[in-house]
Amino acid sequence: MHNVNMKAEQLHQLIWMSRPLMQAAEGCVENGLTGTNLTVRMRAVLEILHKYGEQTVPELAARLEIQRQYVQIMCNETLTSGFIEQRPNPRHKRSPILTLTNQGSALIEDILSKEMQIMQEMSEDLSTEDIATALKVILSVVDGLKKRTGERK
Amino acid sequence: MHNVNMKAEQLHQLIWMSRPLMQAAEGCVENGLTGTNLTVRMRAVLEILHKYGEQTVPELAARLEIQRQYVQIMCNETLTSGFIEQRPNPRHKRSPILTLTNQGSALIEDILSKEMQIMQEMSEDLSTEDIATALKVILSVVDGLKKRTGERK
DNA sequence: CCGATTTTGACATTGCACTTGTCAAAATGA
DNA sequence: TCATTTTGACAAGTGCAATGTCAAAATCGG
Repeated sequence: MHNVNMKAEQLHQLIWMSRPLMQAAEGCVENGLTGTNLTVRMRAVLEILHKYGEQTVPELAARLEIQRQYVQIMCNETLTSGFIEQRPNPRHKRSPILTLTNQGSALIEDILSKEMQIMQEMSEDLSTEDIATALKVILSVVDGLKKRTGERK
Repeated sequence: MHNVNMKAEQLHQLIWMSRPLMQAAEGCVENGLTGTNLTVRMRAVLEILHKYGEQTVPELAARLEIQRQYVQIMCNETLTSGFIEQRPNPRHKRSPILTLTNQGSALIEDILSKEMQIMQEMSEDLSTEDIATALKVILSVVDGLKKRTGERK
């Protein structure tokens, strides 16, 4: 019983660290973005393109879970910066496939490798098991919270 | 070596779950706030007042790590709603101490207990140790990220 | 193949959650 | 006592979106 409350309270505390976590993460990432004319969100677009390969705006929007209209704006800006380019889409004439340019590819790889260096430094204090456990818990909590939104209470 | 990279990559993944986590958390909390005229941020003010006791606007701002001007606005709104009230501050004539009214106290206790119920449900899937580990990792990561912002890269 | 529905890009408007800047009164500290 | 800091109030601006609408194009059901 006491145990149950302790778990709940620690979970509560963990969940409310999400904002500081996010702010710290975005602040740190933003640091590595100075001089690139990229925002954190645009960097995320490049990362997805790098990780999952070329795709359309609506696909990107679905993966980022934000409105396609806003992703469209970000992508158009990134297009003018020359980090991504359009390729005709055989499956849809009006919706070109976006793909990284050589310049964009080099940029995102550079950004990611610098970020990974920081990750390695930070992971020195932590065990492999603890990191895996933390990730598992967070995934479970996000899932649980999403399921519990829109119903109950 | 391979181990090191795995750690770094899992940490990267964990960090980028912070946005979904926060959104899920705020969405869920917002659900429990319907009908109260409170925003998630105003709820946070009540929570701090409940947890740490009465204090001034600048103190609240410091704890929330947002600008005092915005906290002021939120508090003024919460004042008109009757959930908090001002008490003369012996240490500072211009800066009254904010304290929960009975109504505000009852409200935040009700909100927190409902949230705790959700926490308990979610914690059923997770062990006490895993939750504690996750919290420890997150605190360490927030700390590490903050330290690494503003320098390097 | 055809008509209805859906998808998509483009554009406009709006809202929220803040930040930044400024001022004057009051408080504090040297 | 006088310079500096703190505070509340107010004004303006910013970044990250959501929302709504339109027309062209694509897809789907029959």
